[in-house]
Amino acid sequence: MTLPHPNTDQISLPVVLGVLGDPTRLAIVRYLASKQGVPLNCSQFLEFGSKTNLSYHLAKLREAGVTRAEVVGTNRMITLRRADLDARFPGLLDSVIAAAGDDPALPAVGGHDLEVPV
Amino acid sequence: MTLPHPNTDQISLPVVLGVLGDPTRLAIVRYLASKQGVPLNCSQFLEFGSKTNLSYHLAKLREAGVTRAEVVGTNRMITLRRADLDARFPGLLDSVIAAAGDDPALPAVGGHDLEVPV
DNA sequence: TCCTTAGTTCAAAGGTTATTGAACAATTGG
DNA sequence: CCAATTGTTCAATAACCTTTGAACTAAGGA
Repeated sequence: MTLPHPNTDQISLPVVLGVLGDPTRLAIVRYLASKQGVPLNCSQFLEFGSKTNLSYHLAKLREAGVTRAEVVGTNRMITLRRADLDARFPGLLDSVIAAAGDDPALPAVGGHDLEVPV
Repeated sequence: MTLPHPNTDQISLPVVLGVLGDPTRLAIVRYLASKQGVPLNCSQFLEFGSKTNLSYHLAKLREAGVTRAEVVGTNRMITLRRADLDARFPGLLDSVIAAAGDDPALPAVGGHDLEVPV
């Protein structure tokens, strides 16, 4: 039971930019980046919207090729497609994340950046 | 007779990304970048859309802070706000332009890159 | 002054997006 | 099996986006 993702070479620049041009999705991406590749399930984004609404935004991100969702039981573990995006659009994701981090108008990323269980 | 532009510190990341997430506007930005800061008037973008439609897209770009439009007679001379964007979002514009340049799905930039009159 | 050129504004049409609650499916644990 | 947990799908709504042609404004040249 896998969900549909575009291949790396199918990721479209305007689509990625359009998808990132939404404050909720930008916050999700920023949060994922702050977690350094640790997979998160949908519930961990509830600060950014309702369950239904997150399902919608996470599908947009996945279909654009920005995130990957892996089905694990009843969970969908979400990660940033960092390597794929860097390969396709070098420097883009880093500059977006850096810019988002400097923007006080965007919702702050909660939690601890590196609280990774050993 | 000046047109409204946001100050550099008023430029919003989600707004800029959203505005660039449209193929026509991305093509306009790419074209401007290829002209290395030489101001262009609206007619020089006619390959990307009708006059009315360009007026719409150019207003979006200007209101987002991506371009600057200076009124010169009946013309509006358009430039990329490269320095302002670089100051606000370092590396973002460069990576977007580089990514757009590699994308064969986007309309090619016509004309000569450096045909600047002396 | 009259005409042309450059762009904007308007209204309308059609399409897409974001958000919501209710209902649904699928897995897991007791 | 039953119940709880996770997340999706659906329908509806309201807002916004893109595109168009017609009408308009403003400046410049003959």
